[in-house]
Order: sequence, then C-alpha cells, then structure tokens
Amino acid sequence: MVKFILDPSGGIPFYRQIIDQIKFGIASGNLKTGEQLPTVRSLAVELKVNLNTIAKAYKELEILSILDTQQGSGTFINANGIVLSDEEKQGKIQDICKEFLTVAYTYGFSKEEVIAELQNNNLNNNLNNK
Amino acid sequence: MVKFILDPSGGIPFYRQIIDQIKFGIASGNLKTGEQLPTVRSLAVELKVNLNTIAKAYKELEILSILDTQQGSGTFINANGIVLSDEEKQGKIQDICKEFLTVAYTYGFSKEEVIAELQNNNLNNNLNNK
DNA sequence: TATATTGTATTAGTATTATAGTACAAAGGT
DNA sequence: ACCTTTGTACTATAATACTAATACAATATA
Repeated sequence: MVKFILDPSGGIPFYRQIIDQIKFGIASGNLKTGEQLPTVRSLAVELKVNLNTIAKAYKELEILSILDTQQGSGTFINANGIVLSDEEKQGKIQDICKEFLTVAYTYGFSKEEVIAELQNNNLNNNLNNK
Repeated sequence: MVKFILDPSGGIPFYRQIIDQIKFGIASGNLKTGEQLPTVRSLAVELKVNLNTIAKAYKELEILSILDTQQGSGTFINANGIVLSDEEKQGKIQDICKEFLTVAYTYGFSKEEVIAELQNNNLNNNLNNK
C-alpha cells in the first residue's frame, strides 16, 4: 500500500510521478507481489486528474511487465521473476549495470567507490513476496 | 577523441544522442580530462544539424559540470573532481546509487546480484586523466 | 586593433507529449 | 441476464520540446 502524491511544480508529468512512486514502492517493499493497486478511477479522483493519466502510468508499467492488469478486475503488482526468462533477466541486469557504470564513471566515481556505496545503502526490498 | 554519429530513426533527439555519446566517451576513456570537443559549428556541419542543437547538448553537460566551455576558445572535458566539493560528490554518489537500486529491485534483482554483475563488467574508464 | 573563431541569445515553426472528455468493452457479482 | 466495476480507445486541445535561422557577444590571434 502506497500513498500517492502529485507535485504540480517541478515539471515532471503526473503519469511519470505515478510510475516512479510505484517503482519505488516495489523497490522499498511497500508494494508486494500480487498486491492490487487503486483503480484508475479511484486514483484519478483522489489525485484530481483524468483517469487516462493513471491508465497511462499503469500501461507503461504493464509493458515493462512490472504490473499485470485485467479489464474488469484491476491492476496488480506482477510476480516479475515469472514473466522474464533467464536470458531476458541476464540481458536486463547487464543493461542496467552498464548504464549505471557509465553514469558513475562520467561523474568521476570508480567501480570500487560505487560498490562500497551500494553495500552501504539501506534501501531494502525485503518485504517483497518473492 | 570520439566519432559522433546521429541516428534519425529511433526517436531519440539529436542533442540527447550527442550527450549520451560524450558521457559514454568519458566513461570508456575515449575522452580524456581537458580534451577539447569539436566546436559547435564544425560538429553541426559534420552531423548536418543546426549549431544550436550541438550547443544544447554541450550546455546540458556544462550544467552538470561534465563540460567546461568558454566563449571564444571552445568546449572541454572538465576535471570533474575539481569542481564538485566532497559534500556534492557524496550526495551525488548516494543519489545515483539509490536510483540504481530502485531500478534493480523493481526488476527483481538483489543487491548481491547487481554487485556481482558490476564486478564482472569490463566497461573501464582507466584511460581517464584523473 | 582588426578580424576570425568561439559560444550565446532570440525567435519561430513544427512535432511530440501530456492531459482531459467521453464513449466503448471486458470481467465480476448479484 | 443484468448491472456494476474495471480497464481501453478515440478524439481534441494545450503545453512542451526539438530543431532551425539568424543575430549577438566574448575571446583569441595575426
């Protein structure tokens, strides 16, 4: 369960703020595998935006296999390990690691520095149901 | 020294492709600290775009303290460690690591998995002059 | 100090994106 | 079966982003 909030300043589109909050919710363990998200209508009313704005966020995450949505029943956090094959997982982890190292090196950090910081970081998804 | 290329398909804006290529050039060691980049005019001619498109890329990287530009002389790869204070560096590494872990966890990877993959990755910026 | 070379600023046109309004369609519950 | 609840599709509009044309300003150098 996550409390969604929208910041109209800052120029970040509403639908992207929702995407980011869902991603962070999963990463932090506040959203668990199988958990149902608010319906597009209820969240739209709560956040005072159009339901298509919510639907757009959900849809992008569904394309990424992060959410699982069925018309009539609702939208749920996907059991991500199931839908990605081993090959896809291997490719994905390589992609995100390469991207991350590129950014890190660009800022002048070494591999050792970022690994140390990662080990020190206490963001933890241990509430996740996997 | 880096050979720039633009891919008009794929929908990635030209200025962003240039940004990405500079970032990757630094990360891979092909662009060294202090090295001069092509002038906005010469690169614009070479890539058949307007000089403002190049200038936009350079400017974004200058805001990030990745490039250093002076009217009249040109644009150079910045000695990044010099312009960021220790506090700024510490904040930056925390930011990028938190962002990275969020993405990794969202895809179902553990901290141990991504650290192992990072150690296995051979992207290396050891040609960098720092 | 003139001139060439460098990045910057202003403006405008086009394309894309973000958001909303409204109608549609699928699934579930009664 | 019906009706409610759910997401989806289509359309329109406003805002934003991208690129370009052109003029300006700062620096280097002959």
